Amino acid sequence: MRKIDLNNFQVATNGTVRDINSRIMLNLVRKHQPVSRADLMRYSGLQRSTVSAITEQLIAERWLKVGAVGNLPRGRKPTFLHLNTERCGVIGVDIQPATTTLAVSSMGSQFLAQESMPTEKDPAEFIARLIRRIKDLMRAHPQNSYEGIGVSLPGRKDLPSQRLVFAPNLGWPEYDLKSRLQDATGLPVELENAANACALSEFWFGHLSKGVNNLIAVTVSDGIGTGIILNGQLVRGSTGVAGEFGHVTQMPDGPQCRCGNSGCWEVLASNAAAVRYYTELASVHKGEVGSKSDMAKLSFGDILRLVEQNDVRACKALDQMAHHLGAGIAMLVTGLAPDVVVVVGEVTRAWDKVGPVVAEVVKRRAFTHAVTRILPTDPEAQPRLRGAIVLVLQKHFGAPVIA
Amino acid sequence: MRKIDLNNFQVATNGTVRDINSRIMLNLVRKHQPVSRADLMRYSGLQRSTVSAITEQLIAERWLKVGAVGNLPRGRKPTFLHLNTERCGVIGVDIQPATTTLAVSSMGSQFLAQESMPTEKDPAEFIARLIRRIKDLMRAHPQNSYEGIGVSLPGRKDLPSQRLVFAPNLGWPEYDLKSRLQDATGLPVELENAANACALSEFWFGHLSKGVNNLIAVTVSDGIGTGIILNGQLVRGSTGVAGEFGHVTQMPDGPQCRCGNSGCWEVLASNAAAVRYYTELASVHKGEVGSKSDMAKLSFGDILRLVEQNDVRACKALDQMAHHLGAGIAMLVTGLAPDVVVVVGEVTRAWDKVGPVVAEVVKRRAFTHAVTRILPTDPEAQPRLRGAIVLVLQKHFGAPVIA
DNA sequence: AGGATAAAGTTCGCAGTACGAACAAATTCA
DNA sequence: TGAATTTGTTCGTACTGCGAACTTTATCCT
Repeated sequence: MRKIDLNNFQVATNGTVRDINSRIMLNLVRKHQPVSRADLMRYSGLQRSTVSAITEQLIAERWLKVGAVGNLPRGRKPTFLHLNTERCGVIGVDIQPATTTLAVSSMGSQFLAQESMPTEKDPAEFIARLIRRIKDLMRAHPQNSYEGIGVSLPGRKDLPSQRLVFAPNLGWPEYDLKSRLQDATGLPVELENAANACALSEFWFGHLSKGVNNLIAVTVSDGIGTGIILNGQLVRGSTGVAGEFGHVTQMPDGPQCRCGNSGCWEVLASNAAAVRYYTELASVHKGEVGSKSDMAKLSFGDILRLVEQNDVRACKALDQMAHHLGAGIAMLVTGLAPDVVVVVGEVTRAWDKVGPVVAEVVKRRAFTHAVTRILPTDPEAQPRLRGAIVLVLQKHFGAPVIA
Repeated sequence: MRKIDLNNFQVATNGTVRDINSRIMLNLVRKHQPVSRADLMRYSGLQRSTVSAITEQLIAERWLKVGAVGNLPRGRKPTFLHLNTERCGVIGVDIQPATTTLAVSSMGSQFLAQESMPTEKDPAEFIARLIRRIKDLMRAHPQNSYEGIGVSLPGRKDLPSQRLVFAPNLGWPEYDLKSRLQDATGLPVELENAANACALSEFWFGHLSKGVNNLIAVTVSDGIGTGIILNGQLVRGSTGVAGEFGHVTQMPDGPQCRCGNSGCWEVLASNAAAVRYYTELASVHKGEVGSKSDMAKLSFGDILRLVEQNDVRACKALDQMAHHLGAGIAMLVTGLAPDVVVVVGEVTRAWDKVGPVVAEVVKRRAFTHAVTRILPTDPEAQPRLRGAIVLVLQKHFGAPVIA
């Protein structure tokens, strides 16, 4: 039960009732389509007449469309309803330190087109180029309307001002990306941290079992990010910066982290950590110092390749990384008892090796009565990009803001 | 924005609108009382006529009562409205390992009576006694109605079954406390973990500044518990067991914890930890082994007394405890970016010494852009007991469950 | 004194909504 | 051909908030 925030509440009007019920209807169609009005009546518990009225309105607004006629053993045949995926398009943008990917998606979140471009060091120049690409994409894929632009960022936005305030990997200063994009395209723009986007993507599109309301996404790359969904909604914290569990101290006298502290989770369990473990193991083994410079060029992808070839040192390094990954996830499981933890990143490619280690460490270290599933994501699913699209679709499919 | 949970949703009816608006009204009166209908119109943004209709209904239902007539420089004088605190009573129960406190509260959460009784090892026998005490209290303080019984527990309840499943400090087995109390008294019963109760108490009654929607309560006694409120509501996790941050590993090869792991936050920062630090410091200093048995009798209260007398070793022990308390709070601040962290427990009595250390550690270790305030609670406020009462009042003052 | 002004609170018709019963439509089966 | 069954629509009712007009109760100014 939520406390009503008297500094920011919304009274109900007559229209509120329809708003609530038509969103429920939209979600029921999304889940069960193709579906008849009679079934919607049964799923929702609303009256037949009410379902008719709501669907009529949604069809008029082009959210739904009528489809084929179904078959039943007896009685009048039902007419099926579907989401009208052609109703509108959504632009998703996934900004990463090196590459930016942008995509046009239909309302049903099918990608219609997708392309990439290099991310630049100068935000102003980059945004100008991005805007041109977005406009070209929209021209190339004309839709009845575009609902908005969702952007996944390797950084943080300030909640009240919506400005990008922290993006160390991009090297950008504080920048008002949102207004810039909005003014140039005339579309509503939603920014979100990449880990949060991944969490949203899995929460809305993941093949999860029934009744998942608490989900944490752990993104593993050169750093570690966490996107936290509790009670069915994203946790953004006081100024939108919640989710920096990657910088929680796990080993007080561990290696130095770029954040200034030592022994952060991300310094122990990120891709960079695996590379470091490999380097350490190699130099110890060879007893050489000169070899270190060769190692400097190693990437995490190289480690994974070596693991595939059953390289002992690479396997050991990956094992160490997996151990620390598990330790951090144990913290999340102990503290927040989510239904699901999804792991995002290249590391999932070696999940047959990493998964068991993580599971074992979590089982041993997590103190909980909950049964949390730990799942790797399918890298093909492009969680950041899909999450960016959820940012826009959420406005129509999410629960209305009440009281 | 919340995703609609299709496994557990609620459609809106005409009555939903009134439900939403009258709860808003109730909260506005609670905040601004005494307040006129005209002011409520301005606070809420509803029409004058709507405010009149809603207040009329709330007065008829005895939630509100009309009070004195106000004064204005011009025009008709307003009639003030108040919460009708005599409308109903609430029973709050705070079960702790040694002592159980129970209280009768008015709707305005004023304690009308309060008494204590020993907590027993056998739950069945204890509950029988508790029920007698509750019935006596209700007889001694007749109210128009009793709205329910809220119970704060040093343990965990399973969310689906609502059974008490984990209470190591009580030594009780799994037990269906809720049904037992409910059947005996005929009143609705709400159970909640003690740390969660503290969080609720501070969230609803604390003297916080505007717009706090994310709050974490850290209870420090022989263990450490955390009650987490994010997005304005309690985080219970998948089966109601969220909040065990006390058992997150902070020092992988630290002292053994009763949970089976080593170096848990609570084994480093609880009252018991301070006693252990003192004992260690003392034995190192004296170089004696025999003194340890004397030390075994020391309580945390003794440490606090010694600190007041500026005992060097006690101060050092408390300082160590404060350091670790800060480290754990830094984890919470980094990961969840709450607006406020409230600390509950005897340790707040020495907050002039502990607070600065905690603040320093959090400042140094927490990686965040949020400004989280760390506040000690007033022990006089009886947060567990007040939180138990919130459990019942919440049902009427909380936001309605929609979609 | 008496009218103008101002503010609080009430009344009433309207529009939007869900409900629920009755009805129309479409189909199968005996 | 008609009964049974299921889908979908129509229509009157009740509830709700809106908004304008109205009543009530004050003070201020002429």
